[in-house]
Amino acid sequence: MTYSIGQVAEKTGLSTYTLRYYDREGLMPFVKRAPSGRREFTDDNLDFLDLITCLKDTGMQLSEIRHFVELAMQGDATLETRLNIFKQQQQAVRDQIAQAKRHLAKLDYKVRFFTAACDAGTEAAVSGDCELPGQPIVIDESLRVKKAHPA
Amino acid sequence: MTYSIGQVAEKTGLSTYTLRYYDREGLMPFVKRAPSGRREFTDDNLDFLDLITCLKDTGMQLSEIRHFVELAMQGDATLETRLNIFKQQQQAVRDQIAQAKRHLAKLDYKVRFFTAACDAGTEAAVSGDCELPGQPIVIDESLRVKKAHPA
DNA sequence: ATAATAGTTAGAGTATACTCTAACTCAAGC
DNA sequence: GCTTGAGTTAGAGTATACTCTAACTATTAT
Repeated sequence: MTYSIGQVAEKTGLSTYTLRYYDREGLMPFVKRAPSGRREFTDDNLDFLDLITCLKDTGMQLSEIRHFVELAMQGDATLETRLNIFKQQQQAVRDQIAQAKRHLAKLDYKVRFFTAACDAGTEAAVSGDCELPGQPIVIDESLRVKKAHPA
Repeated sequence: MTYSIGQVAEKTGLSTYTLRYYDREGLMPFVKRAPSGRREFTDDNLDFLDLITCLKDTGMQLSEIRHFVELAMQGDATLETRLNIFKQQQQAVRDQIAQAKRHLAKLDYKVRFFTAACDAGTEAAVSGDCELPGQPIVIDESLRVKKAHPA
């Protein structure tokens, strides 16, 4: 069973433009062609494309992915190199998650701060301009410009 | 106490080019100038720049950040809008973390798979072409091309 | 057989975010 | 006072990843 480029576009969410672009950039040398020249994607090809998408989404550049694909095409001689690439990317994603969590803590703080500010009607009444996410948020009632808890 | 653009570049890791570019793009209308025309960054400015960096690093485009900055310059009238922006971005980051974790699971599987393949000396000996991250990895000893555990 | 649909290529165009150059000005140290 | 280093602007150039157009061909449905 094989898939046309349009079917692959539907399955993956990538546009046919993008799929052809990836092919031109050497990211899919494994995709075979029908005698007419049309691409015929196999299930294995889709799995590999899924891996390519994983690498791209985790920040690897297309040029690096092409390099990885070239190594994969060379077979078992490049097993260690590919293992090391995966280890590197694994660490990169761990770092990305750690940073995203720090960013999330900051955003959590901002949501708490602006919730209080909306409640008070003004930023001026809310304590803690400071960016420490753990900071408790306090409203200075004397600066409130909006009736408290207008239930 | 104020900082020159060069000092801010050092502190933040952004280049002076980038800082001036951000200014031109309307991301820092709050930065005051000396009579000579030089930018003078305050500590508050640095805090705001840090927030801009947080939004940018979590995937917000410069055009959206400019919009946010414009709202911030308008004061308390835009409190709710800004709260909603933070809530949206908060959810976006949660989604990003969830996706990164799925990608990490796939990479973890790849590391296990290629560790086994390196051990066996060939991909062919390793079970599970499939991409299920939970899949146990097994080496078919009859296909091994490398002596087992050459301690 | 023919029309509609979906594929092909080469190459141009776009979006985003920088990154650098040129020409100039300002501030500080000798 | 003059050099050095760092700042200023406008505008050009670059990198990356698409995204689309044009001209053409192949497949499918009627």
